[in-house]
Amino acid sequence: MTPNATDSLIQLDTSSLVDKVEANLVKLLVERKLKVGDIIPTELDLSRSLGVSRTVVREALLRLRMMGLIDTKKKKGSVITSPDIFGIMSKSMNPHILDQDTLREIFELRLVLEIGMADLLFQRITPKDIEELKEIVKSEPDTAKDHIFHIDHEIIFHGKLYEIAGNETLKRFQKMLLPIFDYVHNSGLLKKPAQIQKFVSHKGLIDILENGSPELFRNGMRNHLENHFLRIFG
Amino acid sequence: MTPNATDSLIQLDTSSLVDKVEANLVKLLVERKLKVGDIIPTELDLSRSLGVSRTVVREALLRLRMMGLIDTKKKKGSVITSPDIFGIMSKSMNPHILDQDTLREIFELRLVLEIGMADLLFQRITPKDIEELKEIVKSEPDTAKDHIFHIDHEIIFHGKLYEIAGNETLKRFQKMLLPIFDYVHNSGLLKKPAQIQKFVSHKGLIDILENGSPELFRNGMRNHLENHFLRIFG
DNA sequence: GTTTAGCATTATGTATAACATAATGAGACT
DNA sequence: AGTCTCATTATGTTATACATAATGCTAAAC
Repeated sequence: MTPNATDSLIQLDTSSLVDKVEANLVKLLVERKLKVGDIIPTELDLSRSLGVSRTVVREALLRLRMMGLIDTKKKKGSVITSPDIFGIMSKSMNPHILDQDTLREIFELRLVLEIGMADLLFQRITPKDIEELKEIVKSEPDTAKDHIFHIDHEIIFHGKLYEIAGNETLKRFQKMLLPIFDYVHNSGLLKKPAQIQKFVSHKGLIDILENGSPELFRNGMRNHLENHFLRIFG
Repeated sequence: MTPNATDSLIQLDTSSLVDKVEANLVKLLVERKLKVGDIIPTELDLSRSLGVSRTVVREALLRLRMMGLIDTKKKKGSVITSPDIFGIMSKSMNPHILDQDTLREIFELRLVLEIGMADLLFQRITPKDIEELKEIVKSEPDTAKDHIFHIDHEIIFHGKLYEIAGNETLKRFQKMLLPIFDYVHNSGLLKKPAQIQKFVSHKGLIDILENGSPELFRNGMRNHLENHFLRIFG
């Protein structure tokens, strides 16, 4: 690179006041090691001690609230909460707003999760879970016969799997992804039409969970999802 | 259930004005099918046509901005943008703020992703990618010898894999998860100490990518990550 | 004629003041 | 002790004014 006239210019601070206050507040939370349930000063107090208007403080607090860092109640002020990282995200998870590429990618993401969580499943599944899964499939129609793709049963069955996996974050993530998945599934977004053949059934997956291994389950689930993969890869 | 006095009560609307305005704006975006780049009315216009104060409109717009739905520039007003669903999330992805359970779950989540993305990898990998992967491992120290866990090399290698997977959403997700993963890895959060043994090496994974199958890769990757799984399951 | 400097315009950013509203808790009353 | 009432308090909302920065027009300069 050749030196030029801009080399010695420093990056100047274009951040707004609200940005600074927001950063300040987050820093405050981290440094003071404030726990969940602790309350933070009132808007007016913050406004005074930071030397900015209440308007600015409010906007900064609003951001923290959207991040799920605080929960603000009337009169009581704002209290620290454990951030719900997906709660925020789910607000912008509107299929009508996301662009097509992102939609397709989210479709893929769900498939990735289902296959990858085998080890969590096997580590945490209980005999009671197996029984519940069997109950779920018992009420399913015979898909091998009528060849209809039942998204409802898919959701119930797979939702239970996420529950068994014992990872709340994963479960919430899934819960957010499913509507998108359904939307993409039903929209004309994927070129290939949906197949109606199921290679490994829900019953088959339960069998593996009961007697198999994570390794077997991954392959089983991959096979179970074959229809969806075909629509992506063709 | 026995009928009681609350049965006939309707759920009353506790949402704030800002909530309503926000919902209104989102609905506007969806119904009008506004594309990326379109501009929306000014704060004052919205304020007038919605019959609320500019403050309320501002707070609602701020929320949309945080969701990544709009980008607001001075003078020009707000323009629609394609929401970056993970960009928003990364703001609250501060290891110091997330509680321990969530941190551990995110740790798990990354492992799930790595194993589950095998099919995407095989579908989209090119000979050039293979070469680049080989270049990456070439500069790695011999982990079999000095038995040291090199998180830096892990990041480079696995980051490349996500790139190959050809899913931007997944890649961004991963990019957000990695610092958390690293943090959890180094913190005393996981009871079990880190092993320093690697069962399937990066070289081994490349071999599979070159000559194997998604099935083989899943198992290989699972084995490669054995150290981390051991720390979770023990 | 093109460029550039300057200025008016405009929409967002910030500040201030006032009032509305709802939750809280203290004190009075039974 | 219980509960009813009311003052208090902190957030929710409105209104207004000014600051600031981006935009585009206009006119001077070449």
